[in-house]
Amino acid sequence: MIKAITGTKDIFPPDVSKWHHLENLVRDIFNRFNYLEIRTPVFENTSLFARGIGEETDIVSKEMYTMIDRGGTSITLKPEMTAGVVRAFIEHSLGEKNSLNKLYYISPMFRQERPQAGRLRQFHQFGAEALGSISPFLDAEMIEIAYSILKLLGLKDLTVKINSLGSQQSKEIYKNELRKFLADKKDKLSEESKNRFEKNILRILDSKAEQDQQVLLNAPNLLDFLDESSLKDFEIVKNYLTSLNIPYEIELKLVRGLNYYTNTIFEIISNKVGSQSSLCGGGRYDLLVEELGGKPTPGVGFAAGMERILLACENENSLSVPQRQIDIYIVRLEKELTFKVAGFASALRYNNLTVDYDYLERSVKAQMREANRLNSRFVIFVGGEELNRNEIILKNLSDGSQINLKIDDLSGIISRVK
RNA sequence: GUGGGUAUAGCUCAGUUGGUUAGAGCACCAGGUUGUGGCCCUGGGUGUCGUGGGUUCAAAUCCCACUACUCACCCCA
Repeated sequence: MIKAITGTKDIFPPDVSKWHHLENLVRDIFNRFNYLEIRTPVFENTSLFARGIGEETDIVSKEMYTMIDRGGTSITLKPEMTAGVVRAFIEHSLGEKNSLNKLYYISPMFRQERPQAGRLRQFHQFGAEALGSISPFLDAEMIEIAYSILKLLGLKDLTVKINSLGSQQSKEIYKNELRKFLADKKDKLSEESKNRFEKNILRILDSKAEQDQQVLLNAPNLLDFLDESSLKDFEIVKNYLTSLNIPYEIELKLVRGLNYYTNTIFEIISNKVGSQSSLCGGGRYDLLVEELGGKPTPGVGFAAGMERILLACENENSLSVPQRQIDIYIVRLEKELTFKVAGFASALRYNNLTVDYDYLERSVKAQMREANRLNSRFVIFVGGEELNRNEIILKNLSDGSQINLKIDDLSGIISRVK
């Protein structure tokens, strides 16, 4: 048997409605904040991600689906969206058309990691990128949007964590201080953190290993290195969140895996989804556009993991999906009437009714059982004496009542069903 | 990439110290008097016991390998 690729999932009818619900909510909220949708290709030149995300990050160095196409080009399935959006922004000079571009997306992403609860190789994210302004109000707005969506899904057990990495310069100064601080304690760090010391020293801060946290006890504090404008912006973000009644925690050890972040970074965590608890993460990236060859343009964005969000909804039992109904199931009383029934169904469908009938030549009893299983509101019987008089029987399945109507009296049928 | 756990029907699972033809509930199909559902009753098993080896008179059951799934590390949404 051919099976789905490891880490990919099929999504079937009853569950798809949860996805629709989430997607509709996402579109609705982004629309209210006046973000417009952008769609970019699922694959890009590998070099885009290498430059945009950072060669030394795990995503780029060991998790990308990279292949050589028949023309010899190295292409990669997108592991995240920001690089693609920024590429499109630069390529099509969006900055020239609008001084501020507020964009959102809903899209599959691909990373070849070992699957786990809340972690798949093909997964889906929604998210946003605002390109063209340094305003910290946009930073806060990102958190507000993500938080609103999660709240409107009925999620309760959420924690918003924020931090500021400062400007590129202060970030570099801090990294040097941290390197100095850790230099003589290196052998006390976990194996992973020894590695991080060379590759991505900030990530030692959020290590889960107890021994690492012991070593870090008197480590220099990131916030002490922020310059004045970073501090001021961080204050605005905090004050704005407070004014919106969005609870947050300042998490001094929050750093993020992607290299391009500066100043505000944030994450929203659910305590209900196992170890992959981060539902949403993002931050400001004022240097990325220039890094990828565009005019210097500040940006801020976030991405949210849709599988994780739905998992949290599942675990908090916060999404109630209404049972599907159809309007009419047509029961054929004699087998040779299928042509008549099909045409009748078609006429009703053109009038915006959801209509189905039997394609398996089953008995009347079996057809009735099917109508019941489909949760049909009405049944129409076609055939017999009534048909000789050009009539059908319309039966209301909820109370069992039924009346005869002329077969060409569509408006009579429709008014009773609607 | 590293660890732990699991694998029997479409689903959830039972299957004793190895012993006839591998089971239950749900789901599914048919029927319960001409053409009417849900509830009920009757009948129907729909299976490569994950795969491949090994031990044995005999393996779903014991051993080995592999694969898949799953949880955690890692990573991140």
